[in-house]
Amino acid sequence: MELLDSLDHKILEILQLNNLTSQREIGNKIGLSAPAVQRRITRMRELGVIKKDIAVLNPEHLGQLITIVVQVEMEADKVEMVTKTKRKFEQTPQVQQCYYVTGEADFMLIVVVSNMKEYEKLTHELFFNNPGIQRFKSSICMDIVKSGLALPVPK
Amino acid sequence: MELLDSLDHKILEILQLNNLTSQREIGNKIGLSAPAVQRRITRMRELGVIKKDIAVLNPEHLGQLITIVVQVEMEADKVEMVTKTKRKFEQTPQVQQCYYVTGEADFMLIVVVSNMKEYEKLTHELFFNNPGIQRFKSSICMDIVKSGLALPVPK
DNA sequence: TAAAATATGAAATAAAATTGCATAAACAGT
DNA sequence: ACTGTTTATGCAATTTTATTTCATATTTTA
Repeated sequence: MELLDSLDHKILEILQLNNLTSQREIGNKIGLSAPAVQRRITRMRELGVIKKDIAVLNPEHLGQLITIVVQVEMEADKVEMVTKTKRKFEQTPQVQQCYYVTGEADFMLIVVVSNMKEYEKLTHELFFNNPGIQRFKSSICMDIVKSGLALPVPK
Repeated sequence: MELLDSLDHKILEILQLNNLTSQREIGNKIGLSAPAVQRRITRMRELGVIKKDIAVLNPEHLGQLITIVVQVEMEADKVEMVTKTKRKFEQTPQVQQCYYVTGEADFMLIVVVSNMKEYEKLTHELFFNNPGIQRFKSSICMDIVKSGLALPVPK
């Protein structure tokens, strides 16, 4: 059984805002006992509904980090090339996020580096060294207006 | 005192991967007692170095969610307009992320909606209703190759 | 060098998570 | 409708974890 009911949804809603909320407190809010909450959470972790639990850091406290949005165009979308490129992006720690998208660009990347030298080096590794990539466009981020991973949870 | 030392960095490194790691375990890895770890974590929360603690959900388990990367161009960047627009994007729950960037586009948004109807409505609210916005380009996400918020932590 | 501020570990305490168990609710097959 | 089965629940007990206290050590400041 894979389905989530409305209580599960309420739990997810709470945890994606603050996963340090105690089971007792969650239980109070949604009308369940702490153990019941705990079993549901465990189950959702096993199902993969909850992918991970993380602390979100403030980039402003970690030196002068540079965030860059990169649009990447591939030559002709050969499936193999795309797969390989995806894997490369995945494995690169500076690539915080990678979306494979429709439209002019094929990939949208969010990249975080410590300085421009590092970015230049990275472009060689990721783009110039990849014959499948036609061009890429870098937009420097001046302000991270909003940053999160929260998803809409069914009511 | 605001500075972080190398032990703090190690703690951050661990917590941004898994913030459910126990203090004892963190202590073992970095050579501190559990209480020492706990005090450092508390301090970093107070300083805002740790912004929040969240569960990351798997979009594939929450219905057919649609992720869209949107490039937004403003008319002439009037400061007021930009500020107001930022605030609007911030407050919109479907806008998961918003970057104010250099280059052709002024904003890059990551938007998550439940269906296209919702997106159409959202474009009216966010873009057509905003006279400061010249045009916007939507790229539908076919694959979220990588998704995270981990930052490079000084060694 | 003395005084003050800061960080630490060990031990004690408090809080939270987890497990065991009996019960109730939902379900499937007859 | 009846019965056996599965599944979810709450309570109480247990275990683990987080937090506080306190004495000591280390660093900083005057």
